[in-house]
Amino acid sequence: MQQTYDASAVESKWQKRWEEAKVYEVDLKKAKDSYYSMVMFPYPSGDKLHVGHWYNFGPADSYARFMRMQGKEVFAPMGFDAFGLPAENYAIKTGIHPSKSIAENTRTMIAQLKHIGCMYDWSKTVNTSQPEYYRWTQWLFLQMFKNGLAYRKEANVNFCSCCQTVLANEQAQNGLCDRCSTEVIRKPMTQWFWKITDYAETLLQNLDDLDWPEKTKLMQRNWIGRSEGVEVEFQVDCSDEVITVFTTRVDTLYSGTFLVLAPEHSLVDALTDAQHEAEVRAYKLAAAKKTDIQRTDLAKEKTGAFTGAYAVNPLSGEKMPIWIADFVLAHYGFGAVFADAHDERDFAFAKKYGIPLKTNICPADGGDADAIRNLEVCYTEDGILYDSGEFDGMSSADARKAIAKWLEKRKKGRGVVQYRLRDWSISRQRYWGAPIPIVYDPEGNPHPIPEEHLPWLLPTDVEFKPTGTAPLAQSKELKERTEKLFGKGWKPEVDTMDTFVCSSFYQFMYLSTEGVGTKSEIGNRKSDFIDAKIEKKWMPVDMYIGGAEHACMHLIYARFVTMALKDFGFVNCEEPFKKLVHQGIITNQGAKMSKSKGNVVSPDAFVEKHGADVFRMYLMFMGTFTDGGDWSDTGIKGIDRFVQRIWKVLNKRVDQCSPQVRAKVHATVKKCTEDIPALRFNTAIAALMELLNDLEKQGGIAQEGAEIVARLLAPLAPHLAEELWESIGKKGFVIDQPWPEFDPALLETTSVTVAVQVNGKVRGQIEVAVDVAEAEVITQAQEEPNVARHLEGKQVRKAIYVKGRLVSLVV
RNA sequence: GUCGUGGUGGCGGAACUGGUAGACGCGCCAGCCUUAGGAGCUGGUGUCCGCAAGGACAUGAGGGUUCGACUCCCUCCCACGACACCA
Repeated sequence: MQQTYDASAVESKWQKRWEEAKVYEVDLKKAKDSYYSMVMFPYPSGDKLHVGHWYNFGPADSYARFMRMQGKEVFAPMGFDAFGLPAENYAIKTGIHPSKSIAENTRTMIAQLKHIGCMYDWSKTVNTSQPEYYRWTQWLFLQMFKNGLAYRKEANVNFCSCCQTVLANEQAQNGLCDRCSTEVIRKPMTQWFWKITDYAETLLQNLDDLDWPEKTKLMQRNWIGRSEGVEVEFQVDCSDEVITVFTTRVDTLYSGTFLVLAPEHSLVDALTDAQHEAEVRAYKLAAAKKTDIQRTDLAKEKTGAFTGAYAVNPLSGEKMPIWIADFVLAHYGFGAVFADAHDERDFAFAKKYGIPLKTNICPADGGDADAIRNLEVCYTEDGILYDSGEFDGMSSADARKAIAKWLEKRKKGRGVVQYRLRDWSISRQRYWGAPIPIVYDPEGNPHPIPEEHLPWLLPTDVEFKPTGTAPLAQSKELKERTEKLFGKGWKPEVDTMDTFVCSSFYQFMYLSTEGVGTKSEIGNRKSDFIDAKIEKKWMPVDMYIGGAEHACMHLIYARFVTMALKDFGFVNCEEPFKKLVHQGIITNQGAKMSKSKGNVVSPDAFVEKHGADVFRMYLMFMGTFTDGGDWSDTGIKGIDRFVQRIWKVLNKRVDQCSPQVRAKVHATVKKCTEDIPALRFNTAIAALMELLNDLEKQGGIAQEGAEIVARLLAPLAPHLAEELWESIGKKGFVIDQPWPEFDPALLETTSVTVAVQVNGKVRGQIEVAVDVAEAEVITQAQEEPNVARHLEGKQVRKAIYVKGRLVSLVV
């Protein structure tokens, strides 16, 4: 045995042995007690693995290792979310092809990941940018298309007229292009959408049964944004046109005095009269220049323009002027609202433009009825109706039902449910993504590319310089390929898919893959999308750990795609992730680590100095896993010492542990057994440290105890535990050993220390047997010298005994 | 603005369904060992008073419920995070 523990030598030794013995490879077909553990796969960027990765992957691996020692056959795959913007921007800057930079980054990242010592099954890795993978991204598109869930429509994109390119929201912050600072405009483009809204209700309902953080569920509920209301039809005055509006407050319809349409509303041009044409056109143009961020800036004053047209209020029969304003969003509801004095926004807008207002609701207790009636204040709450014909005196809630019924009877409206959730725009006018498997006939009609032509390869003869058209449009090869296969005049779709599509089904790809991403031959994977038996056995994912930033986008898309695949008959599960946990964020001096701030902490130096086990354990020991924390390197020493000391003491044998130490060993087993599955790694490690202190006082540990402690360490410090297991003379891998069990009998004590309080203050402690009667304990408590002093000359009015804890005396 | 989360020693953080606040670690202090130590070992360490025994005060601030509150309730302050005109 060496005197000191040489982390770096030990770690490479065991990493090599694990790999040679294929310890972490899982036979997906044969496995019986399956446990599927996933982390959110990383993007292979040129920067090295950072602290955030370690903070996600290390603890997640400790959890997976614990599950394995519980007897589960744990499948823990790792892959790469390799398509996306950074590689493309890097290519624009350097001329290096994304496939080349991504391949290189992936290679270095795999090497780095292996140093963490996680139990990844590298035989089943995925890389979304490989044809073997994106063939299935394209297949998924075809299924969506076939089942009517993929359609085309015009939608706005952020566009920079200087760079001649479409921008992602993150590239267009505060309305300026992040490359050239030109003002970003909204440009309409025809794009592919997936009908996620068909699943809005299921996405919402299923949340109740998921073992997910309540916070995340709440965010998804808000994102889906279900609201019940009424769709009301307004006849345009002197015209056949009808404007449909959605409202949750149909009880205020009587006071509705004007309509507001989104500038993009399809009827705007038809409604606008000659007199207002110039103003409306100017307003529409101005609105188009604004990004959503600017349009939805609450601080900015509301603006609008009058069209000159009027509609009729179906309830009151009054004429309502029709306005346009950019605070009304084209993509929510019907892109139109009716406005009244019971809404702050409408109220302010009407006052600004001198539009008449009316009220019809006051608080149930009368409240400030006059001020409301005189339009001095804006009352937005529910209340009692007045000036509302047959609905007078009704409560808002009753009126909503009654008015809905009234409208329905006259075919002027109906009760409906609206969602905030919008269909998923999956088109990207970019190069580095999965090509959309669609071709257009000479008339411009879209046709799906037959499955036998998949993967529909991403062409390579493309310049990356932005030209205003989608990069794939420049490819001669793609054009020729299309004409050769489909005929003269046929054109390929030139958009690629959103990278969120790639990551929406990777939970299935890990299960249906042998080495995708490690082999580079195209189309070597001829099997079905997934083997039904394997899917049934492994899905849904038992534990999914990743950042909270994906609470809405990725985690909703993956749920939607899983639901759709179930309805198409390819999978059995409806939900992809049974249990979800978000790790906290590691900040540096209180700020999120980012390249631009220059405060990124690299793990490399620490790992080199102390080893992966120490670094992993330190991250876990820093605080609560789900809370994250602020980085500081001062405490890592403590974990380093812990590793050295535990190495020493576990290699020092005593014939027999004292009863106290034996009890402590078993108490530590209990604590770790409870804390690790609950992801409370910090307290599990603290318990092991307490035990270590006792062991050192004893001067060593008995063989039996050493075998227990080595196994307790296996999830937390995998390399150290293997080395210990070997050095105490055990065969095989410690990770293949069953998790130790504790003997509850050893944890029972015969006597306990009980605190004695007098008027709520601790005045002394007494030792009592566990099963002693209450009266006896109270008598003993009063006899304790210091307690007696405080009781002197006073009458005990009340005495409370909390078993095994304390006695509370009131005088 | 709305919603959410959280404020505990010099620092990171513990604390079961209300039951001895400060586990564990860092740092600091003293001692041992050493040619030396940014190594190791032993002990101490919330603040204040006291030689000590002991006592007073302490979980962002203020109030309340209780024999007893970091924990429950009310008001306020601060920090962080998410969403952002949703009709």
